[in-house]
Amino acid sequence: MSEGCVSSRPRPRDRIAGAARDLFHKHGIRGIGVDAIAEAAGTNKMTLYRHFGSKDDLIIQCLRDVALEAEAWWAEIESEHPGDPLAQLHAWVRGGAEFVFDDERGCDLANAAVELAETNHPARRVIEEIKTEHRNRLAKLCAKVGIAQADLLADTLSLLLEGARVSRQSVGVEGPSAKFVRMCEAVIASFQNPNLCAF
Amino acid sequence: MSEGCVSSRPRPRDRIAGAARDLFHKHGIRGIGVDAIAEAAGTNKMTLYRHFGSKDDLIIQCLRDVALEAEAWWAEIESEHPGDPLAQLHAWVRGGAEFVFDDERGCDLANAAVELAETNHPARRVIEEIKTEHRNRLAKLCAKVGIAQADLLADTLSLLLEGARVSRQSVGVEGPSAKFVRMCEAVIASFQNPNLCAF
DNA sequence: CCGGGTTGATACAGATCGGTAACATCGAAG
DNA sequence: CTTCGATGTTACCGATCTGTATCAACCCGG
Repeated sequence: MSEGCVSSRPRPRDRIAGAARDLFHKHGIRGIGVDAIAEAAGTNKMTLYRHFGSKDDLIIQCLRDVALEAEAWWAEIESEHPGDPLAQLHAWVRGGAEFVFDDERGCDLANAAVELAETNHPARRVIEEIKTEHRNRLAKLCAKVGIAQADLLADTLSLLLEGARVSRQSVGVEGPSAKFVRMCEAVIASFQNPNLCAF
Repeated sequence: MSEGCVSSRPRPRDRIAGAARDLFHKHGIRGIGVDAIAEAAGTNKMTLYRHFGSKDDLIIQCLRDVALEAEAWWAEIESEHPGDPLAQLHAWVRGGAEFVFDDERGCDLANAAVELAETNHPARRVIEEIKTEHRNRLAKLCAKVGIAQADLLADTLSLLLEGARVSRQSVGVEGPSAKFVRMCEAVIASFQNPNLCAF
């Protein structure tokens, strides 16, 4: 297999997937056509359809790539604070804040669920699967921290992040999302004091 | 003006606006066409375009109608617990839970912001305006309750609701959204005890 | 050099979309 | 009854969309 060439142009398939992710993210799934994706990838529609049988297939591939990137993010968090779950949890908050503030278009998975309203759309299973895994991972981290109600803390943080990313699209960065970090830290601190915790 | 007839069929304009809200909500703004809206309203596309100059105009009208319904919701909350801000706040939480659990498609305003990705789309100004007013209203209520950090509590509750409604679309009702009420109540209780409050 | 898989280019099909023109019809007010 | 505005009907335009067919060019291993 062509493993030797390193600095060359990626193969059409990867260029297409990359361009699709970028354009889906910027304009929304229904806001961009396969023609524009192929052109942005420096190829044409025919090649796109030779690698991905349909636009839906391409969408699903992009969502899976999002999941891969999220896994890399988790790995980065763990490698930066090895054996220190609490530091990892705070790194999760800081990383989430970067998502909120450095990107005005929110979460691709959540956006896709909004755009693909049909409950039978094949992408919906993928979205739910990825989001659920993300949730479980956060809950496991909270448990490692020693939080008594780890699942509840994980779900609270999940909703805060999800809400911050979607609120930023409607109200802007100056809206409720601005205080995302502060809220998360307070919630974590609250869960760490079981005696005083109101949850 | 025709104020007398009460039990008759609404005029085409209102039927169109109602059908549009329903179909936009179910299928998304980009997922439904003006033809289908006109047909669902028991009229035709020509009449639609005589009342609303464009699909964008119709979208904006629907968003404004959403705002009207939200105002009615606020009025209901206040009328059910007159002079009791804390009860009103708890009623807000229960009402928000109804939005989360009784409707699988989330907030029309947030969804529209996701679907209309172009930052210059005329609907975006409307969305931001309505969401901001909603936020201010909740903050004012928190202040009336006597919360010290009223704005922060309002923003936290806002993010929890926004997150719960969007998370429900990706992960389902069994996901993090399931504990929405519990989270809100705990956050409120936490803010009511300034000494113990971690926020 | 040769042969086969990959890619590029172009044209097209079929459907749907937002939006408009033209004309028939109806209903109520005068 | 007549008149006029609101509505219904039909056909259409141009653009865009997903997806395909066809054929030429290319690159790389043998």
